[in-house]
Amino acid sequence: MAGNGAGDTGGSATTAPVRRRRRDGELRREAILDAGLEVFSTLGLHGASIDQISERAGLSKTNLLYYFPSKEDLYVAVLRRVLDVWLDPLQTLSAGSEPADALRRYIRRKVTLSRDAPQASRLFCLEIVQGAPLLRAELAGPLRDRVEAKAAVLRGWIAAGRIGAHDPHQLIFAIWAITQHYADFAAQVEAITGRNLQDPAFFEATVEGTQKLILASVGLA
Amino acid sequence: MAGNGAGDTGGSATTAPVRRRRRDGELRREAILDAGLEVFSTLGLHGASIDQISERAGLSKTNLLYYFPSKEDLYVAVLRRVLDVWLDPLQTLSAGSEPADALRRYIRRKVTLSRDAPQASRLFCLEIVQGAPLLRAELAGPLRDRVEAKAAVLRGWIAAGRIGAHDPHQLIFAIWAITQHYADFAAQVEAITGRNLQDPAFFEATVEGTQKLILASVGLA
DNA sequence: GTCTATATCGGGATAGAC
DNA sequence: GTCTATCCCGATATAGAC
Repeated sequence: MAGNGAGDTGGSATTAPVRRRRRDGELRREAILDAGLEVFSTLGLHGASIDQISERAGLSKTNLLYYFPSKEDLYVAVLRRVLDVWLDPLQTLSAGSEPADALRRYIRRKVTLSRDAPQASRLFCLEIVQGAPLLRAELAGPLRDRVEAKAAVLRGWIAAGRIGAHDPHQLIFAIWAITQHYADFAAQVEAITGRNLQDPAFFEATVEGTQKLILASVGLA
Repeated sequence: MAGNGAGDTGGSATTAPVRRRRRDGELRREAILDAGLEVFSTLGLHGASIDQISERAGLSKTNLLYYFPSKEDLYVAVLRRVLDVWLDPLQTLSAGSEPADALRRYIRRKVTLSRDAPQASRLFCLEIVQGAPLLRAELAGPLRDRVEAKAAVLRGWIAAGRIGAHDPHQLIFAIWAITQHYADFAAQVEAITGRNLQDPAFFEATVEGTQKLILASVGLA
Protein backbone atom coordinates (compact mmCIF):
# COMPACT_ATOMS: atom_id res chain seq x y z
CA MET A 1 0.00 0.00 0.00
CA ALA A 2 2.34 2.78 1.17
CA GLY A 3 6.04 3.05 0.52
CA ASN A 4 6.31 3.38 -3.24
CA GLY A 5 9.80 3.89 -4.47
CA ALA A 6 11.09 7.43 -4.32
CA GLY A 7 10.47 7.74 -8.05
CA ASP A 8 13.93 7.80 -9.56
CA THR A 9 14.95 11.43 -9.52
CA GLY A 10 17.60 10.67 -12.09
CA GLY A 11 17.28 11.32 -15.80
CA SER A 12 18.11 8.27 -17.91
CA ALA A 13 14.90 6.49 -16.97
CA THR A 14 13.10 3.72 -18.87
CA THR A 15 15.72 1.08 -18.30
CA ALA A 16 14.80 -2.02 -16.35
CA PRO A 17 11.98 -1.20 -13.85
CA VAL A 18 9.44 -0.74 -16.60
CA ARG A 19 7.86 -4.07 -15.96
CA ARG A 20 7.61 -3.50 -12.26
CA ARG A 21 5.90 -0.18 -12.89
CA ARG A 22 3.13 -1.85 -14.79
CA ARG A 23 2.50 -4.13 -11.82
CA ASP A 24 2.48 -1.14 -9.51
CA GLY A 25 -0.23 0.37 -11.64
CA GLU A 26 -2.30 -2.76 -11.29
CA LEU A 27 -1.87 -2.70 -7.55
CA ARG A 28 -2.91 0.93 -7.50
CA ARG A 29 -6.05 0.10 -9.42
CA GLU A 30 -6.80 -2.70 -7.00
CA ALA A 31 -6.39 -0.38 -4.06
CA ILE A 32 -8.78 2.10 -5.64
CA LEU A 33 -11.35 -0.60 -6.31
CA ASP A 34 -11.07 -1.77 -2.71
CA ALA A 35 -11.52 1.73 -1.39
CA GLY A 36 -14.41 2.26 -3.79
CA LEU A 37 -16.16 -0.82 -2.52
CA GLU A 38 -15.87 0.33 1.05
CA VAL A 39 -17.13 3.82 0.44
CA PHE A 40 -19.79 3.06 -2.17
CA SER A 41 -21.23 0.24 -0.07
CA THR A 42 -21.95 2.55 2.83
CA LEU A 43 -22.68 5.85 1.08
CA GLY A 44 -24.02 4.75 -2.27
CA LEU A 45 -22.95 6.07 -5.65
CA HIS A 46 -24.19 9.61 -5.06
CA GLY A 47 -23.34 9.79 -1.39
CA ALA A 48 -19.72 8.89 -1.98
CA SER A 49 -17.19 11.45 -3.11
CA ILE A 50 -14.04 10.89 -5.11
CA ASP A 51 -12.17 12.66 -2.35
CA GLN A 52 -13.14 10.09 0.26
CA ILE A 53 -12.25 7.19 -1.97
CA SER A 54 -8.93 8.61 -3.08
CA GLU A 55 -7.98 9.43 0.48
CA ARG A 56 -8.77 5.90 1.62
CA ALA A 57 -6.82 4.50 -1.31
CA GLY A 58 -3.87 6.71 -0.45
CA LEU A 59 -3.69 8.98 -3.45
CA SER A 60 -5.00 12.30 -4.66
CA LYS A 61 -8.34 13.01 -6.27
CA THR A 62 -6.80 13.93 -9.61
CA ASN A 63 -4.59 10.92 -9.49
CA LEU A 64 -7.55 8.64 -9.01
CA LEU A 65 -9.14 10.23 -12.05
CA TYR A 66 -6.06 9.24 -13.99
CA TYR A 67 -6.90 5.59 -13.34
CA PHE A 68 -10.64 5.89 -13.69
CA PRO A 69 -11.91 8.66 -15.96
CA SER A 70 -15.05 9.32 -13.93
CA LYS A 71 -16.78 8.37 -10.72
CA GLU A 72 -19.39 6.39 -12.63
CA ASP A 73 -16.68 4.45 -14.39
CA LEU A 74 -15.13 3.51 -11.09
CA TYR A 75 -18.50 2.56 -9.67
CA VAL A 76 -19.26 0.25 -12.57
CA ALA A 77 -15.82 -1.32 -12.30
CA VAL A 78 -16.42 -2.02 -8.62
CA LEU A 79 -19.83 -3.48 -9.37
CA ARG A 80 -18.48 -5.80 -12.05
CA ARG A 81 -15.90 -7.10 -9.69
CA VAL A 82 -18.59 -7.76 -7.09
CA LEU A 83 -20.77 -9.51 -9.59
CA ASP A 84 -18.14 -12.15 -10.24
CA VAL A 85 -17.86 -13.05 -6.59
CA TRP A 86 -21.59 -13.05 -6.49
CA LEU A 87 -22.29 -15.43 -9.34
CA ASP A 88 -19.70 -17.96 -8.30
CA PRO A 89 -21.16 -19.92 -5.36
CA LEU A 90 -24.15 -21.12 -7.37
CA GLN A 91 -21.83 -23.70 -8.94
CA THR A 92 -22.03 -25.59 -5.68
CA LEU A 93 -25.47 -26.84 -6.63
CA SER A 94 -24.41 -29.47 -9.14
CA ALA A 95 -26.55 -32.29 -10.41
CA GLY A 96 -24.05 -34.96 -9.46
CA SER A 97 -24.13 -34.23 -5.73
CA GLU A 98 -26.28 -35.63 -3.02
CA PRO A 99 -29.14 -33.07 -2.67
CA ALA A 100 -28.85 -32.66 1.07
CA ASP A 101 -25.08 -32.25 0.90
CA ALA A 102 -25.23 -29.84 -2.00
CA LEU A 103 -27.81 -27.64 -0.31
CA ARG A 104 -25.90 -27.68 2.95
CA ARG A 105 -22.66 -26.74 1.23
CA TYR A 106 -24.30 -23.99 -0.78
CA ILE A 107 -25.85 -22.44 2.29
CA ARG A 108 -22.61 -22.57 4.23
CA ARG A 109 -20.81 -20.98 1.35
CA LYS A 110 -23.34 -18.16 1.13
CA VAL A 111 -23.29 -17.41 4.85
CA THR A 112 -19.51 -17.48 4.77
CA LEU A 113 -19.60 -14.92 1.99
CA SER A 114 -21.95 -12.76 4.05
CA ARG A 115 -19.40 -12.90 6.84
CA ASP A 116 -16.28 -12.30 4.75
CA ALA A 117 -17.56 -9.99 2.03
CA PRO A 118 -20.46 -8.09 3.58
CA GLN A 119 -19.63 -4.91 1.69
CA ALA A 120 -19.88 -6.65 -1.65
CA SER A 121 -23.25 -8.00 -0.64
CA ARG A 122 -24.41 -4.57 0.48
CA LEU A 123 -23.26 -2.80 -2.65
CA PHE A 124 -25.06 -5.37 -4.74
CA CYS A 125 -28.13 -4.94 -2.58
CA LEU A 126 -28.09 -1.16 -2.93
CA GLU A 127 -27.87 -1.47 -6.68
CA ILE A 128 -30.71 -3.98 -6.99
CA VAL A 129 -32.98 -2.13 -4.61
CA GLN A 130 -32.60 0.99 -6.69
CA GLY A 131 -33.75 -0.91 -9.73
CA ALA A 132 -30.36 -2.13 -10.94
CA PRO A 133 -30.01 0.59 -13.58
CA LEU A 134 -26.47 -0.52 -14.41
CA LEU A 135 -26.99 -4.24 -13.93
CA ARG A 136 -30.24 -5.04 -15.68
CA ALA A 137 -28.42 -6.54 -18.63
CA GLU A 138 -26.26 -8.76 -16.47
CA LEU A 139 -29.23 -9.87 -14.42
CA ALA A 140 -31.39 -10.73 -17.39
CA GLY A 141 -28.49 -12.46 -19.14
CA PRO A 142 -25.75 -14.34 -17.28
CA LEU A 143 -27.47 -14.47 -13.91
CA ARG A 144 -30.75 -15.64 -15.33
CA ASP A 145 -29.04 -18.38 -17.30
CA ARG A 146 -27.15 -19.69 -14.30
CA VAL A 147 -30.24 -19.66 -12.15
CA GLU A 148 -32.19 -21.53 -14.78
CA ALA A 149 -29.48 -24.16 -14.91
CA LYS A 150 -29.68 -24.64 -11.17
CA ALA A 151 -33.45 -24.58 -11.18
CA ALA A 152 -33.25 -27.45 -13.65
CA VAL A 153 -31.06 -29.38 -11.23
CA LEU A 154 -33.61 -28.89 -8.48
CA ARG A 155 -36.43 -29.95 -10.78
CA GLY A 156 -34.49 -33.08 -11.60
CA TRP A 157 -34.14 -33.93 -7.94
CA ILE A 158 -37.83 -33.35 -7.42
CA ALA A 159 -38.81 -35.48 -10.40
CA ALA A 160 -36.60 -38.26 -9.10
CA GLY A 161 -38.23 -38.01 -5.71
CA ARG A 162 -34.92 -37.16 -4.05
CA ILE A 163 -36.32 -33.97 -2.53
CA GLY A 164 -39.87 -32.86 -1.87
CA ALA A 165 -41.70 -30.67 -4.35
CA HIS A 166 -41.10 -26.94 -4.05
CA ASP A 167 -40.86 -24.22 -6.65
CA PRO A 168 -37.15 -24.07 -7.54
CA HIS A 169 -37.07 -20.30 -7.97
CA GLN A 170 -38.72 -19.79 -4.61
CA LEU A 171 -36.21 -22.09 -3.01
CA ILE A 172 -33.25 -20.27 -4.50
CA PHE A 173 -34.70 -16.87 -3.57
CA ALA A 174 -35.30 -18.06 -0.03
CA ILE A 175 -31.69 -19.19 0.35
CA TRP A 176 -30.42 -15.92 -1.07
CA ALA A 177 -32.74 -13.82 1.03
CA ILE A 178 -31.94 -15.50 4.32
CA THR A 179 -28.21 -15.78 3.89
CA GLN A 180 -27.70 -12.28 2.53
CA HIS A 181 -29.94 -10.85 5.22
CA TYR A 182 -27.12 -11.34 7.71
CA ALA A 183 -24.84 -9.13 5.62
CA ASP A 184 -27.28 -6.60 4.21
CA PHE A 185 -29.34 -6.12 7.36
CA ALA A 186 -26.45 -6.61 9.74
CA ALA A 187 -27.27 -3.31 11.45
CA GLN A 188 -30.75 -4.57 12.24
CA VAL A 189 -29.63 -8.05 13.24
CA GLU A 190 -27.12 -6.48 15.57
CA ALA A 191 -29.61 -4.05 17.05
CA ILE A 192 -31.93 -6.93 17.86
CA THR A 193 -29.62 -9.78 18.82
CA GLY A 194 -26.50 -7.86 19.76
CA ARG A 195 -24.46 -10.28 17.66
CA ASN A 196 -23.06 -10.65 14.15
CA LEU A 197 -21.40 -13.23 11.94
CA GLN A 198 -17.95 -12.34 13.24
CA ASP A 199 -18.99 -14.18 16.37
CA PRO A 200 -18.09 -17.81 15.56
CA ALA A 201 -20.93 -19.27 17.60
CA PHE A 202 -23.45 -16.98 15.95
CA PHE A 203 -22.02 -17.79 12.54
CA GLU A 204 -22.30 -21.52 13.12
CA ALA A 205 -25.81 -21.23 14.53
CA THR A 206 -26.86 -19.22 11.49
CA VAL A 207 -25.42 -21.74 9.06
CA GLU A 208 -26.99 -24.69 10.78
CA GLY A 209 -30.31 -23.02 11.39
CA THR A 210 -30.60 -22.01 7.77
CA GLN A 211 -29.61 -25.46 6.59
CA LYS A 212 -32.23 -27.00 8.83
CA LEU A 213 -34.88 -24.58 7.62
CA ILE A 214 -34.25 -25.16 3.95
CA LEU A 215 -33.81 -28.90 4.21
CA ALA A 216 -37.03 -29.19 6.17
CA SER A 217 -38.87 -27.33 3.44
CA VAL A 218 -37.90 -30.00 0.92
CA GLY A 219 -38.57 -32.85 3.30
CA LEU A 220 -34.97 -33.75 4.05
CA ALA A 221 -35.16 -33.05 7.76
CA MET B 1 -52.87 17.63 -7.31
CA ALA B 2 -53.32 20.48 -9.75
CA GLY B 3 -56.07 23.09 -9.71
CA ASN B 4 -55.52 24.96 -6.49
CA GLY B 5 -57.88 27.83 -6.00
CA ALA B 6 -56.91 31.07 -7.68
CA GLY B 7 -55.76 32.40 -4.31
CA ASP B 8 -58.31 35.11 -3.36
CA THR B 9 -57.03 38.20 -5.10
CA GLY B 10 -59.22 40.30 -2.84
CA GLY B 11 -58.06 42.15 0.25
CA SER B 12 -60.29 41.52 3.28
CA ALA B 13 -59.09 37.93 3.65
CA THR B 14 -59.05 35.87 6.87
CA THR B 15 -62.77 35.40 7.16
CA ALA B 16 -64.15 31.84 7.04
CA PRO B 17 -61.83 29.65 4.92
CA VAL B 18 -59.11 29.70 7.54
CA ARG B 19 -59.92 26.22 8.70
CA ARG B 20 -59.96 24.80 5.22
CA ARG B 21 -56.57 26.30 4.57
CA ARG B 22 -55.02 24.41 7.42
CA ARG B 23 -56.33 21.16 6.00
CA ASP B 24 -54.94 22.10 2.62
CA GLY B 25 -51.58 22.52 4.24
CA GLU B 26 -51.80 19.04 5.70
CA LEU B 27 -52.68 17.60 2.31
CA ARG B 28 -49.76 19.43 0.81
CA ARG B 29 -47.44 17.93 3.36
CA GLU B 30 -48.81 14.49 2.64
CA ALA B 31 -48.27 14.95 -1.07
CA ILE B 32 -44.69 15.97 -0.43
CA LEU B 33 -44.09 12.96 1.79
CA ASP B 34 -45.54 10.68 -0.87
CA ALA B 35 -43.36 12.19 -3.56
CA GLY B 36 -40.38 11.99 -1.24
CA LEU B 37 -40.96 8.29 -0.66
CA GLU B 38 -41.08 7.61 -4.37
CA VAL B 39 -37.94 9.53 -5.21
CA PHE B 40 -35.85 8.65 -2.16
CA SER B 41 -36.64 4.95 -2.50
CA THR B 42 -35.17 4.79 -5.97
CA LEU B 43 -32.41 7.39 -5.82
CA GLY B 44 -31.46 7.39 -2.18
CA LEU B 45 -31.02 10.44 0.02
CA HIS B 46 -28.09 11.86 -1.91
CA GLY B 47 -29.23 10.80 -5.35
CA ALA B 48 -32.56 12.56 -5.00
CA SER B 49 -32.95 16.28 -5.58
CA ILE B 50 -35.50 18.61 -4.11
CA ASP B 51 -36.41 19.62 -7.64
CA GLN B 52 -37.51 16.12 -8.56
CA ILE B 53 -39.53 15.70 -5.42
CA SER B 54 -41.23 19.09 -5.63
CA GLU B 55 -42.08 18.53 -9.27
CA ARG B 56 -43.65 15.20 -8.52
CA ALA B 57 -45.55 16.71 -5.62
CA GLY B 58 -46.80 19.50 -7.88
CA LEU B 59 -45.17 22.54 -6.31
CA SER B 60 -42.01 24.57 -6.61
CA LYS B 61 -38.70 23.87 -5.02
CA THR B 62 -38.85 26.94 -2.80
CA ASN B 63 -42.35 26.09 -1.84
CA LEU B 64 -41.36 22.65 -0.70
CA LEU B 65 -38.69 24.21 1.48
CA TYR B 66 -41.41 26.20 3.13
CA TYR B 67 -42.95 22.96 4.40
CA PHE B 68 -39.72 21.15 5.16
CA PRO B 69 -36.76 23.32 6.07
CA SER B 70 -34.20 21.01 4.49
CA LYS B 71 -33.86 17.89 2.41
CA GLU B 72 -32.61 15.92 5.39
CA ASP B 73 -35.63 16.98 7.41
CA LEU B 74 -37.94 15.73 4.70
CA TYR B 75 -36.00 12.50 4.45
CA VAL B 76 -36.28 11.81 8.14
CA ALA B 77 -39.99 12.60 8.07
CA VAL B 78 -40.50 10.12 5.25
CA LEU B 79 -38.49 7.52 7.09
CA ARG B 80 -40.48 7.90 10.29
CA ARG B 81 -43.69 7.44 8.43
CA VAL B 82 -42.34 4.26 6.84
CA LEU B 83 -41.23 2.92 10.18
CA ASP B 84 -44.76 2.95 11.51
CA VAL B 85 -46.07 0.84 8.65
CA TRP B 86 -43.11 -1.37 9.18
CA LEU B 87 -43.56 -2.10 12.85
CA ASP B 88 -47.24 -2.81 12.63
CA PRO B 89 -47.65 -6.31 11.12
CA LEU B 90 -45.69 -8.01 13.89
CA GLN B 91 -48.82 -7.71 16.03
CA THR B 92 -50.26 -10.56 14.03
CA LEU B 93 -48.13 -13.02 15.94
CA SER B 94 -50.13 -13.09 19.16
CA ALA B 95 -49.87 -15.72 21.83
CA GLY B 96 -53.57 -16.48 21.79
CA SER B 97 -53.66 -17.68 18.19
CA GLU B 98 -53.17 -21.10 16.77
CA PRO B 99 -49.46 -21.16 15.76
CA ALA B 100 -50.01 -22.35 12.20
CA ASP B 101 -52.74 -19.80 11.61
CA ALA B 102 -50.78 -16.97 13.14
CA LEU B 103 -47.68 -17.71 11.08
CA ARG B 104 -49.72 -18.07 7.91
CA ARG B 105 -51.50 -14.78 8.52
CA TYR B 106 -48.28 -12.97 9.35
CA ILE B 107 -46.60 -14.20 6.19
CA ARG B 108 -49.56 -13.23 4.03
CA ARG B 109 -49.61 -9.82 5.60
CA LYS B 110 -45.93 -9.27 4.93
CA VAL B 111 -46.10 -10.39 1.31
CA THR B 112 -49.14 -8.18 0.83
CA LEU B 113 -47.14 -5.28 2.17
CA SER B 114 -44.33 -6.09 -0.23
CA ARG B 115 -46.86 -5.94 -3.03
CA ASP B 116 -48.67 -2.77 -1.94
CA ALA B 117 -45.88 -0.75 -0.36
CA PRO B 118 -42.71 -1.84 -2.12
CA GLN B 119 -41.22 1.62 -2.00
CA ALA B 120 -41.52 1.80 1.75
CA SER B 121 -39.78 -1.54 1.99
CA ARG B 122 -37.02 -0.38 -0.33
CA LEU B 123 -36.42 2.88 1.45
CA PHE B 124 -36.17 1.02 4.73
CA CYS B 125 -33.80 -1.45 3.10
CA LEU B 126 -31.57 1.30 1.73
CA GLU B 127 -31.35 2.87 5.14
CA ILE B 128 -30.50 -0.35 6.98
CA VAL B 129 -27.98 -1.48 4.39
CA GLN B 130 -26.14 1.79 4.79
CA GLY B 131 -25.87 1.18 8.49
CA ALA B 132 -29.10 2.87 9.59
CA PRO B 133 -27.39 6.11 10.61
CA LEU B 134 -30.72 7.77 11.31
CA LEU B 135 -32.55 4.74 12.62
CA ARG B 136 -30.16 3.07 15.02
CA ALA B 137 -32.02 4.39 18.01
CA GLU B 138 -35.39 3.19 16.77
CA LEU B 139 -33.99 -0.21 15.91
CA ALA B 140 -32.32 -0.76 19.23
CA GLY B 141 -35.37 0.54 21.11
CA PRO B 142 -38.94 0.04 19.88
CA LEU B 143 -38.18 -2.55 17.22
CA ARG B 144 -36.01 -4.63 19.50
CA ASP B 145 -38.68 -4.65 22.19
CA ARG B 146 -41.41 -5.75 19.84
CA VAL B 147 -39.27 -8.48 18.38
CA GLU B 148 -38.38 -9.73 21.85
CA ALA B 149 -42.07 -9.90 22.70
CA LYS B 150 -42.78 -11.99 19.64
CA ALA B 151 -39.74 -14.16 20.18
CA ALA B 152 -41.19 -14.90 23.60
CA VAL B 153 -44.44 -16.00 21.99
CA LEU B 154 -42.55 -18.37 19.72
CA ARG B 155 -40.58 -19.73 22.65
CA GLY B 156 -43.83 -20.37 24.46
CA TRP B 157 -45.15 -22.36 21.54
CA ILE B 158 -41.95 -24.37 21.38
CA ALA B 159 -41.97 -25.07 25.10
CA ALA B 160 -45.57 -26.23 24.85
CA GLY B 161 -44.63 -28.52 21.99
CA ARG B 162 -47.02 -26.74 19.65
CA ILE B 163 -44.27 -26.05 17.11
CA GLY B 164 -40.89 -27.65 16.58
CA ALA B 165 -37.76 -26.14 18.10
CA HIS B 166 -36.12 -23.39 16.10
CA ASP B 167 -34.32 -20.25 17.16
CA PRO B 168 -37.04 -17.58 17.33
CA HIS B 169 -34.83 -14.79 16.04
CA GLN B 170 -33.74 -16.88 13.10
CA LEU B 171 -37.33 -17.69 12.30
CA ILE B 172 -38.39 -14.05 12.35
CA PHE B 173 -35.40 -12.99 10.27
CA ALA B 174 -36.17 -15.71 7.74
CA ILE B 175 -39.75 -14.53 7.36
CA TRP B 176 -38.63 -10.93 6.98
CA ALA B 177 -35.88 -11.79 4.56
CA ILE B 178 -38.00 -13.92 2.27
CA THR B 179 -41.08 -11.73 2.19
CA GLN B 180 -39.22 -8.46 1.77
CA HIS B 181 -37.03 -9.99 -0.89
CA TYR B 182 -39.93 -9.79 -3.31
CA ALA B 183 -40.14 -6.02 -2.80
CA ASP B 184 -36.49 -5.11 -2.29
CA PHE B 185 -35.05 -7.38 -4.97
CA ALA B 186 -38.01 -7.08 -7.30
CA ALA B 187 -35.69 -6.07 -10.14
CA GLN B 188 -33.78 -9.29 -9.75
CA VAL B 189 -36.86 -11.45 -9.27
CA GLU B 190 -38.32 -9.97 -12.41
CA ALA B 191 -35.12 -10.41 -14.40
CA ILE B 192 -35.08 -14.08 -13.49
CA THR B 193 -38.74 -15.08 -13.44
CA GLY B 194 -40.25 -12.37 -15.59
CA ARG B 195 -42.97 -11.88 -12.99
CA ASN B 196 -43.75 -9.77 -9.95
CA LEU B 197 -46.23 -9.58 -7.10
CA GLN B 198 -48.66 -7.52 -9.17
CA ASP B 199 -49.41 -10.76 -10.98
CA PRO B 200 -52.13 -12.34 -8.80
CA ALA B 201 -51.03 -15.90 -9.52
CA PHE B 202 -47.43 -15.09 -8.67
CA PHE B 203 -48.51 -13.30 -5.52
CA GLU B 204 -50.56 -16.26 -4.35
CA ALA B 205 -47.81 -18.73 -5.19
CA THR B 206 -45.34 -16.63 -3.22
CA VAL B 207 -47.59 -16.44 -0.18
CA GLU B 208 -48.32 -20.14 -0.15
CA GLY B 209 -44.79 -21.21 -0.95
CA THR B 210 -43.41 -19.10 1.88
CA GLN B 211 -46.05 -20.36 4.29
CA LYS B 212 -45.20 -23.92 3.39
CA LEU B 213 -41.48 -23.29 3.78
CA ILE B 214 -41.76 -21.68 7.19
CA LEU B 215 -44.33 -24.09 8.55
CA ALA B 216 -42.24 -27.04 7.42
CA SER B 217 -39.27 -25.65 9.30
CA VAL B 218 -41.21 -25.79 12.57
CA GLY B 219 -42.71 -29.17 11.81
CA LEU B 220 -46.23 -28.00 10.99
CA ALA B 221 -46.26 -29.28 7.41
C1' DG C 1 -48.09 30.57 0.99
C1' DT C 2 -46.07 31.12 -3.28
C1' DC C 3 -43.04 33.19 -6.47
C1' DT C 4 -38.45 35.25 -8.67
C1' DA C 5 -34.04 36.04 -8.07
C1' DT C 6 -29.70 35.02 -6.01
C1' DA C 7 -26.09 33.71 -2.71
C1' DT C 8 -23.25 29.90 -1.88
C1' DC C 9 -20.89 25.63 -1.99
C1' DG C 10 -19.46 21.02 -2.65
C1' DG C 11 -17.60 18.24 -5.81
C1' DG C 12 -16.71 16.27 -10.52
C1' DA C 13 -13.70 16.99 -14.10
C1' DT C 14 -9.92 19.35 -17.02
C1' DA C 15 -5.43 21.92 -18.17
C1' DG C 16 -0.97 21.90 -17.99
C1' DA C 17 3.51 21.92 -15.43
C1' DC C 18 6.74 18.72 -13.65
C1' DG D 1 2.04 9.19 -13.19
C1' DT D 2 1.48 12.75 -10.08
C1' DC D 3 0.80 17.41 -8.77
C1' DT D 4 -1.45 22.44 -8.46
C1' DA D 5 -4.72 25.35 -10.01
C1' DT D 6 -8.94 26.09 -11.89
C1' DC D 7 -13.18 25.72 -14.33
C1' DC D 8 -17.85 24.72 -13.98
C1' DC D 9 -22.27 22.88 -12.97
C1' DG D 10 -25.90 21.18 -10.15
C1' DA D 11 -28.24 21.69 -6.16
C1' DT D 12 -29.32 23.44 -1.41
C1' DA D 13 -30.88 27.15 0.79
C1' DT D 14 -32.07 32.17 1.57
C1' DA D 15 -33.91 36.99 0.64
C1' DG D 16 -37.48 39.50 -0.28
C1' DA D 17 -41.44 40.92 -3.31
C1' DC D 18 -46.27 39.88 -3.98
